[in-house]
Amino acid sequence: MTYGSALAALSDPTRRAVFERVLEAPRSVGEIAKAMPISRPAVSQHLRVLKDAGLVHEAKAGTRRIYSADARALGELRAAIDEMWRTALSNFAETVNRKEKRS
Amino acid sequence: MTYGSALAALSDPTRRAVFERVLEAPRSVGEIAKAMPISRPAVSQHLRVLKDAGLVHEAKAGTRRIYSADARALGELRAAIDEMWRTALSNFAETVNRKEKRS
DNA sequence: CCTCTGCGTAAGCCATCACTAACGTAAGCC
DNA sequence: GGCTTACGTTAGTGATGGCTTACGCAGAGG
Repeated sequence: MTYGSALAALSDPTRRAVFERVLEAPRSVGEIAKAMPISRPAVSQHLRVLKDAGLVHEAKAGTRRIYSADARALGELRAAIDEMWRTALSNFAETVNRKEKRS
Repeated sequence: MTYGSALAALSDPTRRAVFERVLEAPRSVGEIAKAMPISRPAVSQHLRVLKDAGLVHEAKAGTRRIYSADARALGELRAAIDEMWRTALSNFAETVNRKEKRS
């Protein structure tokens, strides 16, 4: 259930916007904050949550810190959602089969 | 961005547990509540959120209400996560390529 | 050494949220 | 018609969370 933290991290729309900016290309904190309606510390805090969830990776570059997306946590989340989706699909097919047998 | 509500709905661990119970098989509210450490109204509220997010479908059966998982919202979420994952992967490959060219 | 830039962090505030307890309601049963 | 079951809904509460403001700190450059 490691994907739980990633799920929680992406549930906030603002934080998801931050993540999508990082997903486009590795960026610094100020660069992200400049393009958003929130303050720079707020971006910092969102990046911290994303980093703790393993969705993002930090790299020092002088005084700046470059954040880039990490595919691993995203891959785990993808696998978990995929399994749920497949379960839902198979259960639905089963229900349809039962209904057809009755008719 | 319809997947946002599904993402938010699944971000809560308790609600995710409720959803997974429904995912196994269609169940009634009381049946779910009996197997969980929270009250029945709490389960009702979680199911309402899941229903509003399109993750779950409601069916009346006498005095009981049977909830079953809906694959559509889950499919949208799956597609969105999948695209993010692919983007992260391709960006990572790009970075590796640039590093190899420099060496 | 001083200053400026680019950050992270702490404190405080306000909104949101998950939960329980109490109440109201429709469907089955006697 | 009462009674019970299986719910949804509301009101209230404690906790969580995102945001800003203020502050502290490392690195680059003169």
